[in-house]
Amino acid sequence: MQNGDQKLPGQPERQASKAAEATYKLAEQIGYLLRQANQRHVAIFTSRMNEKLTTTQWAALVKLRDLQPCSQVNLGRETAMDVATIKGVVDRLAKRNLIRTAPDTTDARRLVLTLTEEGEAAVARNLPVAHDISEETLSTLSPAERAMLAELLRKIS
Amino acid sequence: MQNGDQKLPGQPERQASKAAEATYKLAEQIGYLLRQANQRHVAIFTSRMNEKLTTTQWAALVKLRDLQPCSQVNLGRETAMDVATIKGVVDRLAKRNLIRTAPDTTDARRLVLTLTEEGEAAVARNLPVAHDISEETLSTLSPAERAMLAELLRKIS
DNA sequence: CTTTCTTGTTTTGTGTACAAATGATTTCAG
DNA sequence: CTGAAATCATTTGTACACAAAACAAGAAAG
Repeated sequence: MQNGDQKLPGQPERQASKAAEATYKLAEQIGYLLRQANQRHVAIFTSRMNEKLTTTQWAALVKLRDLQPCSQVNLGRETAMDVATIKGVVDRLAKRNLIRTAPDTTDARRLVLTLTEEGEAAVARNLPVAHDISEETLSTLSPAERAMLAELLRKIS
Repeated sequence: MQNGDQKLPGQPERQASKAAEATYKLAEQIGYLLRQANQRHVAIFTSRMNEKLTTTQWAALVKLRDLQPCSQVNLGRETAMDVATIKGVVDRLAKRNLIRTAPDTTDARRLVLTLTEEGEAAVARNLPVAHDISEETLSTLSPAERAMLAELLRKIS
């Protein structure tokens, strides 16, 4: 019930506080803008990607095509996924026979991942779709704006 | 990148995908860039926000301060959260006594939300922190770049 | 007034996302 | 060679995120 917030009398207000309170608008915050933009992209992705693939599943498949054979943790690193997250993604893709998992013969810790035939086909089949999804997400921007957005996002990552 | 979309059934593989296959790099896709940038922001938020508040919980609290009294669904709309998502967020905030919920006397469907004293205090106390978090997220950008990024994100939302 | 439409809430189910802890294995330093 | 450190995988727990369905209550139309 109590807030440990009381200030000593006579002590000056926190300098940043007043200004921040006056200016802080949720809809202008970078976190909110990022979340909104991402939401729209995911919505486009979901409605366009015919097979039931999520953005992260697609990322894992595409990246694995380049890296295979590849350990689970390494695929996670390359797709910016936590170990627990990549495990779930891999498990679901393996259950759908898009990915094959096998123990590494030289390093017993590792789980070696490869695309199945079906997985390779799914990637090849959906590359044009994925391209169109990126295109639609950026459809309101000029080529120069697209390049600028990509650069700015990279700069804050 | 042109995929002249003639999808005749029985055609084995789309040949238009050749160009896309050659160009498609995961790390350059807008979805991946958005996800990465958002991840970094959330990491900054989590490490800086002393009280255990998430980005969405913070969004709900800040927005509710402006809108209260306000129905659950409306708060969800204003913070870009799904009905199921906002319910979870509100439930957790109510359990922590930051939000008060009460049935609407004039519309029995509605759940009226208000901030508790503690909730008001938490918002006031953390506004400077939230400001600093946005600042740190954008710290690698010039003022012009920040404005540009915000505008571009809004344009694709 | 009653049928229909709309709105607000809740629940279920699936899928990220990440912190933290555990255990197994490999590598490395002394 | 051996103990310490690093790496890989798994598990647990919490918290979004959203589709879809179910239900109650208000509003609109006839």
